[in-house]
Amino acid sequence: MCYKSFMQQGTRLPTLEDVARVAGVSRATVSRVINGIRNVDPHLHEVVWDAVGRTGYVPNRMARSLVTRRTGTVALVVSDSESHDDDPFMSRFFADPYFGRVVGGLMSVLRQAGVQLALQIVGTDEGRKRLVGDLRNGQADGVIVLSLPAVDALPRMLTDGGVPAVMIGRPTEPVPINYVDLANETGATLAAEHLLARGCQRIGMISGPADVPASHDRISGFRRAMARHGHGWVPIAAGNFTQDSGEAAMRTLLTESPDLDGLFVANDLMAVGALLTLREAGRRVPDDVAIVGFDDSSAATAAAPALTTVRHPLEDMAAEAARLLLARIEDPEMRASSVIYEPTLVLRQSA
Amino acid sequence: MCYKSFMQQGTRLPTLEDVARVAGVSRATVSRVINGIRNVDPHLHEVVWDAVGRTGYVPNRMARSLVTRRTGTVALVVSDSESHDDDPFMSRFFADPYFGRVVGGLMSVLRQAGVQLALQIVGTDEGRKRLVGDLRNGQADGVIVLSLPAVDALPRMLTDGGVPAVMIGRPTEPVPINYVDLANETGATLAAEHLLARGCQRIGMISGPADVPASHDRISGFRRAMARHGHGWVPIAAGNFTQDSGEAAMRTLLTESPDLDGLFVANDLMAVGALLTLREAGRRVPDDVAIVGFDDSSAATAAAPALTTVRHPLEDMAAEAARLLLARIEDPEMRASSVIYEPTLVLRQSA
DNA sequence: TAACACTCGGAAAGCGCTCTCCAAAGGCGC
DNA sequence: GCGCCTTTGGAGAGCGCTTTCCGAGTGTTA
Repeated sequence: MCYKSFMQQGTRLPTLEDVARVAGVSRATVSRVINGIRNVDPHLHEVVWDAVGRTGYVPNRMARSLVTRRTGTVALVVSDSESHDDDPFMSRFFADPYFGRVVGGLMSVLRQAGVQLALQIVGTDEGRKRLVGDLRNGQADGVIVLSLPAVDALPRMLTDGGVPAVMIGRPTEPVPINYVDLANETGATLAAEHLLARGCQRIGMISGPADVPASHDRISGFRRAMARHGHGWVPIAAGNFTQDSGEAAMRTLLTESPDLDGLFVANDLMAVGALLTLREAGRRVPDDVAIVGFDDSSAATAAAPALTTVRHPLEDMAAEAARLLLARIEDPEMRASSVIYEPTLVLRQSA
Repeated sequence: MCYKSFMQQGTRLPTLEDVARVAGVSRATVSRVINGIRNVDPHLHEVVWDAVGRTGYVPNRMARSLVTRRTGTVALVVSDSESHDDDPFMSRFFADPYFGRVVGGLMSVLRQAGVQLALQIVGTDEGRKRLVGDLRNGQADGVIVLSLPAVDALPRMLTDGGVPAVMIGRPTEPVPINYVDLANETGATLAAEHLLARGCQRIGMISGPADVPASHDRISGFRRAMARHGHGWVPIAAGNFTQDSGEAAMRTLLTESPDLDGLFVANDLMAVGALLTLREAGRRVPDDVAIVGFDDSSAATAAAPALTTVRHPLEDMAAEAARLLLARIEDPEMRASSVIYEPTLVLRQSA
């Protein structure tokens, strides 16, 4: 029963039992040593670790989870609406810097905690129900929720089921769930006031879908700020956060309000689209029309001219979400709390 | 024992045992019905499903995995080198469209197969060893490997351990492992010939790190193609696939060869950086210098001018990797195979 | 009607681990 | 030297599920 043999693929892997036999103690003792529980005679301690090394033993997580009810896994669930159940949309979603930034932020925290991230997509209510069932069964210790649809039953189902969960972005309807969010209204205000301060007179906006919270807040924040400065009405065209939709929205905005000289776009990707349309239309940025984007994603610096944009500290937010979740998993009594981040304006060339 | 009670968080979840009791049969029968095994009396079949519905039963995956040795999970492991063990690099990696495209491609296949994806990062040899141990223990049914370092022991460890694995991008050293890859040399050739056909006389290249296979192949392919057309020597500056490094590389290239009129960049992100530097230097693209990028990522269409680029069908490749892995998991006897994709040139404004 | 081949459901043995109980051993004061 | 408390290791009962092995019941044929 040597180390080498355990590295070969055919061989049965060593179990606690095997280690116990090699060390000449009982299973229980090996388990205690490995989990560092109670005082075990230092001598035995050493003997056991030696046996572990010799056998090449690796604890079986499945078996351990079965009894401890802990998996060392956190799920990142992307809750999508049924209408988007087809691939193309999801592909676009994953390719969006948004997704990567969230994953990066989460991993920075989870990795150090030795927790792995499992990706889950649910697109139907059936799927949501199954997911919550699996989660309650201990499939994962907790879940980070990225909710895309305007109305989503998932947050409620999760809290009802007692599943530790943290949302990125607030839920549409009030639900006693942990979440981290950005002060979207403030961000929109920042953009509006910058455009105004710059001397723009006819300012428009390209928004996201009006029914998702983040998007809604950016619209209302922008409207409110503009109104405060005497602009009771502003032209708004809606997109869906993709570059293509930004191009299209810019076209409609341009035909509706040809004299535009300032523009706030609800995310950088759409702003890049707008930039393209504008260039096509022969408008110079920022001279003819000044643009402020939103997110400060990689698209902002890649754009020409580089985008002045509202910084959305997604990585930090995701990291905080992970910390919140870990804390909640540790302490089930923890009450729902939320953390709101303040956006800042990043000045570049576009405005 | 009603449905509602099982949805409350305090309550113990129903087990097979509970369902059996409600249905008035044995655990074994319920298990058979649920897994659709053997002929069970249609009547009982119905009774059991009814009991499942009434109790709100969800099978416990952990317990099931423990005995079936199947988890319904595939791991996406990002194998990084120790030197990059700090967060910043990883964050950048996740934000890169590359990562998102791979995840999107994988999920499109895995999702339909009802398999979940677990994200794992390993940065040390210690970590790699633990990972392989966990994997052999059935932590996941198989693994998709994204290997970043120039020399990486992981592929070998995986095959030695008998862990079903598929790499995205060929391994540095020959290892009997499944992989999907792009004909990088061909891609570079496509770029070189397009630049040449366009009439460029002094063509340079911005490459990635010379020691990683994909990058290496793009360099050698480019060099070879240029040599075939009488350009025995081409100026090359290396970056590391980030936009910043592209800007820097462009600057050095510009000082070394100020008369450049054509440029091949090993990925779009760096091409965008090059574009920025070029603009700063007052060179027009494509009039003064024509640029061909690589990847056809979202950065290519976002750039101004939009990038002519070599299309890297990453989503398709990742999807194929997932299919290959699933097949390998189904059939352990399957021998290592690889699929090489042919790149194509996408014409836009930059060249 | 008896013998046989089938079909179908149940009992029970694990999968690999944790952890509660319990017994044995050692240390202490009186 | 004896009883009592503390430390330490082992036995064993599960965690929730699958699956083999059997026995009972049913239908079929000689």
